[in-house]
Amino acid sequence: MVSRIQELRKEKRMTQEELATLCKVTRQTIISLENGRYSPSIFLAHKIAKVFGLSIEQVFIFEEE
Amino acid sequence: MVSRIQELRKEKRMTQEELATLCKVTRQTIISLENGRYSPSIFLAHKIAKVFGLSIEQVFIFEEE
DNA sequence: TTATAATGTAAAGCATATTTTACATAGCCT
DNA sequence: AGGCTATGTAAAATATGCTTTACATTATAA
Repeated sequence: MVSRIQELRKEKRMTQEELATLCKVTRQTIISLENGRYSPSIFLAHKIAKVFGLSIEQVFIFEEE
Repeated sequence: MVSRIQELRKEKRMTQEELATLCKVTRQTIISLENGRYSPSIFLAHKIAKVFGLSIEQVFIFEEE
C-alpha cells in the first residue's frame, strides 16, 4: 500500500504537526505513516482523507493481491 | 463506526466462512467485525469492500467527530 | 431423533498501531 | 556562532486487530 499523505500535505503547505493536530494524533504517528513504518487504522485513514477532502482510496493506493 | 458487512453479505447470499475465505482471514475475524467487537485494519477493510464491489466508505459508515 | 450447516462465545497468544519521551539533524535567519 | 522550525530516529509501553482451538446454540433436513 502506498500512501499519498506527504504529497497531499505539502500540496496544502501543512506541517506534520498541523496535520497531526487536525487528526488528533501525535506528530510521530504522521512521521511513521509518511515514512512507511506502518499503515493507519481505518479511523485514522478516514480522518486523514477527510482533512484532504478525499476518500480513503484516493489517499491510500492499494496494490492488487 | 457502523459496518454494513452483514447486510451486504446476506444480500449476496454468502456465509461468513465464504467471505472469510475470499478475504483470507478466519471466520472468527468476520464474526468479530459483524458483531462490532473491533474494526478492521485498513487492508481488511479494503479487501472486504472489494468483495462487495464498493469503496471502504460505502461499507463502513463513519459518524461525525 | 439424529445429523449437518451456520452462527456464536471464550481465552490465550502473536502482530501491528499509537503514544510518550528524549535526542539528532538540517535549513534558515539574525 | 546561536536560535528557531521542521523533520527525523529510537525504544519502551499500551491498545487494538487477528489467529487458533475448542466448545455452544439454533435451524433445518433426513
